[in-house]
Amino acid sequence: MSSYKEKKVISIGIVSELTGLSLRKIRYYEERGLLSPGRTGKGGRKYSFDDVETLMKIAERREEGVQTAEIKKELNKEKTKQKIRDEMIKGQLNAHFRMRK
Amino acid sequence: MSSYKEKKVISIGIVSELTGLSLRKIRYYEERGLLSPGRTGKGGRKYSFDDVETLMKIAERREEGVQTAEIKKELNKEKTKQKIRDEMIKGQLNAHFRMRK
DNA sequence: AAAAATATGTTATATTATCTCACAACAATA
DNA sequence: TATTGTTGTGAGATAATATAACATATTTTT
Repeated sequence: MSSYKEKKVISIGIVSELTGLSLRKIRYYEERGLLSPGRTGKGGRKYSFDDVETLMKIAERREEGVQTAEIKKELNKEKTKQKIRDEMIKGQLNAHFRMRK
Repeated sequence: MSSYKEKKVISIGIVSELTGLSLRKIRYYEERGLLSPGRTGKGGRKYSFDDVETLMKIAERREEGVQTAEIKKELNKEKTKQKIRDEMIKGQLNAHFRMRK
């Protein structure tokens, strides 16, 4: 089900290196609801590679002057599209196996 | 080239949670040469998902009473096999594109 | 233009995580 | 019995992260 790309295991310092974003920015984008890292028991943030990719998209859009609220909408749209794609694949797989049974 | 599975980004604490192994064990297996995590500038260990998988294999073999020296050999064999597989795939790809050119 | 909101840096203080090293303990082997 | 292998634990030091507050430009709104 959940692949490595989605597993929340990366600490914020590494994410900062990976993306080139400051800790402040990374936390701020979370505050604005553009992503939601997991948390360790004691409160530490944990990110996935998916999160890292999201942050890089955010960085790009920010450089283009787009505000976080707008970026948030864009990300949600993408997420919705991806969800629909996933459903379709699941549907096709189901159909496939129904036929073969 | 290097996929997410190979990227060294996970701290030892998370690896410990993921594998159920104590920090002590994880460091000890490294000392014995069964795996080699990356390092941050300041000396912190960084693991990949591949490393995590390796550690789970190690845990299994240890439960079966196998010593680290033996496990190390086994892992090296696997690594060699994998390398050969990779070479073959690369070779086939090259042949393929030579033909098409 | 004035006021409000955005986005980010910086500083302070506290807590948690990690590092290395050493010593202990026990099991397995030579 | 002496040695080696494996793991736990404790000490002391350093690094990483958390939250919160304040400062400050730069936009956006009113």
